[in-house]
Amino acid sequence: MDKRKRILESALKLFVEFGFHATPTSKIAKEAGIANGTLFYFFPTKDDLVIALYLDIKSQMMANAALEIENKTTLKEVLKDYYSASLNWAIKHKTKFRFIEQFTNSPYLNKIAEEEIQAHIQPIYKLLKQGIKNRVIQKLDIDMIFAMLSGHTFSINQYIITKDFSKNKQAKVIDDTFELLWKMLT
Amino acid sequence: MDKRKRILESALKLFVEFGFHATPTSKIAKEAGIANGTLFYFFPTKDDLVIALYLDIKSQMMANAALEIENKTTLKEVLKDYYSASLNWAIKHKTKFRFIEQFTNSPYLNKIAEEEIQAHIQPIYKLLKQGIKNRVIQKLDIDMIFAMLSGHTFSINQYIITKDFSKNKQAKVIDDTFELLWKMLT
DNA sequence: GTCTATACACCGATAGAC
DNA sequence: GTCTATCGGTGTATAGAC
Repeated sequence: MDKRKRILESALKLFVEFGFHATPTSKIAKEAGIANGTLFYFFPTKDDLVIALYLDIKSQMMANAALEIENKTTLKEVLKDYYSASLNWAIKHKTKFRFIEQFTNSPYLNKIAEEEIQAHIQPIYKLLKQGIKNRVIQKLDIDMIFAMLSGHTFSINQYIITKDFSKNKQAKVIDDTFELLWKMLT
Repeated sequence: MDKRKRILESALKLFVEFGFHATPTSKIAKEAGIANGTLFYFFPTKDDLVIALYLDIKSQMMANAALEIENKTTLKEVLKDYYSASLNWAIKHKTKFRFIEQFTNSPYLNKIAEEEIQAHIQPIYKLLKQGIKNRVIQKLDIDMIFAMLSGHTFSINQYIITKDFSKNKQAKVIDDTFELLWKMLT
């Protein structure tokens, strides 16, 4: 039940394994256990499906990170929680992370409105700006700082995923790498 | 003349704009100014073309970075030259960089032998290992350090590309971000 | 809403002349 | 080596019954 959801789940799995175009809608329908035509009842075109999946996962990521920002005092604490939350989410939802990765580095990204992308990263921008103003983060171009933050997060995530660490070790790596990042930015 | 080269160039341009699968071989041939069948004389299948293009660009990247390693004294100097060389190459060859980006984050990557990938990154690994041994770089897992190095390089590159800086400003950003990276790793 | 059946466009790859 | 012509397979999307 909830066939829409089943379609999204099957599409996610197959897209990550074979890529967007190498995955026919017929296979997605089969994997979801529904008829071919039913897919087009929920998503008028294949592109609509791909984009809906992207927006769906992106909003899950945001919801996850937003929760963690509450009730923290220092900027370092807030940023660290944001960092851990992002990494832990990605570790827990590897396939979703891989999809975002693939989507972001494909021409599909151009089909998403710029504002849509901006909305997702705005909370961190605010945090960083505040940090610069309070002289705890280095006075550098905000986009540059953001680039370093996201680049770091992204690559550490890939590092953790490939290594298959224990939960404890994972937590330690997240701690250690955050300290390194913090050292660089302050 | 050299139709093989023309095919690779046209493929590069179209792949980056539309993606691998959304680019038919017929369009590549048309863009290259050759007949449809001629493409398959040089590349038996479309996959062969994609992979040949990847290997071609990768070897260009390696040749570029290798030149810069010679005749340097300290590790910091060597690493900085490697860093600058990589970034300057990517800035100069945006389309090629975008292709590598797209390819690396696609299921195509699985079609490349692991050794092939390893060969490309080995020189940096050697450098980093030496740095750890000599106690100039922090004693951390080498893969973790490599992840931070490449993640940093990658994201700073995207930052520079989106900004459209002057040559001078570009050089300054490269300098500054390397110092930050160095600060983090040592 | 969901299914089956199918239209029809398109693309990768081949055949064969030159 | 390079071209033209074309085939066979496949994939998106629709039509229409239930």
